[in-house]
Amino acid sequence: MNIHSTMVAPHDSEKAEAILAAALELFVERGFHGTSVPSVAERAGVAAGTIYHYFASKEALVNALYSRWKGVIGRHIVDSFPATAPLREQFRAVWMGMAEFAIDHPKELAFLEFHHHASYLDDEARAAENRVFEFGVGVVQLAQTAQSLKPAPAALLLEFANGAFLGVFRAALAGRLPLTRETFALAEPCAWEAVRA
Amino acid sequence: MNIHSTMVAPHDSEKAEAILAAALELFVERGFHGTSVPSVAERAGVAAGTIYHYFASKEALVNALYSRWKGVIGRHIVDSFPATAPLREQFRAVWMGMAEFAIDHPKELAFLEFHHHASYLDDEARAAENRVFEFGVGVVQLAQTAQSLKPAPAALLLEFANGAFLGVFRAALAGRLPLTRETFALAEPCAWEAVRA
Amino acid sequence: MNIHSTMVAPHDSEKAEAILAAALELFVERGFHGTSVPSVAERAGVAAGTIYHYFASKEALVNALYSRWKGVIGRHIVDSFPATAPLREQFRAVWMGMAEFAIDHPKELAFLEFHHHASYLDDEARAAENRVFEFGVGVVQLAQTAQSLKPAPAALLLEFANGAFLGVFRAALAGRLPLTRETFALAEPCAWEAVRA
Amino acid sequence: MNIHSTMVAPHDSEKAEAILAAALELFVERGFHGTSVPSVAERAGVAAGTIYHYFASKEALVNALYSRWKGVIGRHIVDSFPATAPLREQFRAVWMGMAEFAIDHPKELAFLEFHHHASYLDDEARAAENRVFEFGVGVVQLAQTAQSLKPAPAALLLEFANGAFLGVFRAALAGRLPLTRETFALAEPCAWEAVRA
DNA sequence: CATGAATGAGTTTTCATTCAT
DNA sequence: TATGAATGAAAACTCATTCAT
Repeated sequence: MNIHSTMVAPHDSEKAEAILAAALELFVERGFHGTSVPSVAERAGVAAGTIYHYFASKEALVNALYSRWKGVIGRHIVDSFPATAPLREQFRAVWMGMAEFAIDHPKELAFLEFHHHASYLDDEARAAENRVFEFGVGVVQLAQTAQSLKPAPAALLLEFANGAFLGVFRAALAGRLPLTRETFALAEPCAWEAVRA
Repeated sequence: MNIHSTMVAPHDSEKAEAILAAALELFVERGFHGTSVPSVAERAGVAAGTIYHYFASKEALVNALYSRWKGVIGRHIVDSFPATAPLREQFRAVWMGMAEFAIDHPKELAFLEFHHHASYLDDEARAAENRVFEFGVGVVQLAQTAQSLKPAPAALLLEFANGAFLGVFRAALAGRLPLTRETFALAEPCAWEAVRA
Repeated sequence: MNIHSTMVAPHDSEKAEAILAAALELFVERGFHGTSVPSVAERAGVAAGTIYHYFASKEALVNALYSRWKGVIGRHIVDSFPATAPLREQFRAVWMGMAEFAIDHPKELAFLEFHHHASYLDDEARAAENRVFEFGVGVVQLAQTAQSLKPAPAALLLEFANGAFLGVFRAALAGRLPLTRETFALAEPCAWEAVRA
Repeated sequence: MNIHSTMVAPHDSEKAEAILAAALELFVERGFHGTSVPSVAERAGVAAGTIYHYFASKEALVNALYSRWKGVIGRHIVDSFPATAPLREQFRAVWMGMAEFAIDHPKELAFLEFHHHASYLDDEARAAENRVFEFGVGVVQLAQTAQSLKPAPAALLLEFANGAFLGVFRAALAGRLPLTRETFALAEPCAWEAVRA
């Protein structure tokens, strides 16, 4: 359940990591087009040209970030899924697993959400996206077969719950709710009641 | 309940309207920083300079759009709120009122969501934002006093339900769900169960 | 025979002409890759951005220059060709026509020669190139049929004479020969003896 | 007459030779300013930094190439000059000596021609240039004294013949003529007739 | 000797904005 | 009111050169 156990292998170079970290922050703060490469370089403490040693372009940089963190969160959820536990427990595990990630990596989660749909994402980044979604749909459909969840379309329940989670998360990011385990723990029963049969 | 009854007074000029419409589309497609003023001019069928007759700057343009549509959706919700109906009915009315807006004005709603937090929004735009939120908190707190809703923080319930709605909406925009009244009608009981006591 | 009678229609704008003139000079002085767009702007007396009003890119600029002047010189030669005169007279006319162009437009001719083979030339520019060459080959072959010229391959005679002309021209440009009508008039009988039967 | 007998002393290091060879090719293909140092390094199979162990700068590299090959071709012509043969034979020897060089070292000759006039050539490179020219002028003037050549300025005849040779060579490089001994042998009588009295 | 990461000035190009017409 | 040519600052990106290893 500890996010660090599912950490992606760090890039070989410290500079590359500094660039990735700086870019992540700035992309969240100002968006992709609103972030200049020199501003990333400055925050990373490297020269502008150095960024092009590690990333072919600004697009390559945002895609590297997206693929990396989508992979991390995806593995985190899948790994922490208690396959043999009862559905109620599974639901709580997934919800609180996401909560853990949100609390430990709020910028990373915000980044993933802001760039969800962006035209500059490449196929690999989109694939990472879809893998997580497919996993969710599978689980929901299984539970529906057992009549444990509402008989609405699986995608609807999934998007609903995911949206609810992100709604709470975004409010927490904006300071309208505390970004704590308790906040998500309070929201979890709401989510469960929303989808249960 | 008809969205057009709450339509904002149109700008005097047809050109200004064309500019606003073109800008809205492009801001949704490419974001604020990804949209150039000349591209707005081209889509609006006017010269680039003309935009500056109606709007002081690109920022003024995005703020005009934001304030206008945040006002429209806010008034739509408040106007269609059945103040004397039972809570269950009120909830449905608000949810389906938002659904109506989402279906009739998907680009406008997407625009509002994408620019929610943006640094280039001015105080007036942010105020429109807050007015809707305050209204919601008030209603929720009233209902909680009557023990009709879960005793969680009012903001939490509000953000949860709003997030769930937007989750469904975004999935519909992306084509993963049909953008229809039925989709939202199916999600509405989920949302109610999530927040009811 | 006056080069100005075959002048290409000038671009509508004075600025565009200033840009073309400045670019021509700099491309001759420093080559395509050695010439920066700001340096062209400075010599033309316009802002750097203005260049992109008239030309889509630096490549488009060099191609516009190439097509224009290749067309001018091609038309100049073809127009001044005395189709009914005896061959000896035709040869002199072509040679001295080129000499006239070289003297009146040394920079333009140097530009054309320097960029002859360049990878950044587009199809239109290359087509202008070939049209002149085809015309020459046709004339040579006709003369060979009449046994007035040496029986070597037509292309060989053409490239030989053209090379000789350019050799004299380049020496004149470099100051090793005077860039005058007399210089070319002295070289003309040499060229004729080289190719005559 | 064998070009290899007049080969310049090779640079001590194999790497330096690889760098020179790679640079020569790239300078011919893309020009000096169009060729990046990293691209030279890549084609030479060395690291970019290694180039700076052998050459102080990109300019030093192009000058080393120019001086080397201008020296080689100069010595080749002078060495193969049959000082006691009749003029007709001397002319043929020089022409076909150049032809031999052109066929054996087309890239090297093209390189020398493309960079003839370039601003980044240093004095030594220019001196090598002039030595060959002076030799030619001397020979021509001697022959003119004997009334064996036309009484035009010596430089004119020299530039004419050199230009003609290069015209044929460039056409051969571009594939418009075969790059063979026969091509140059066919052109030789033309050149002789051009300059003879 | 050799490497290649790192630099930062310089390149081409875009674009928000102004202003003469 | 409307235009679009013109601007120049800033963007993404390249590259000659240096230097620690």
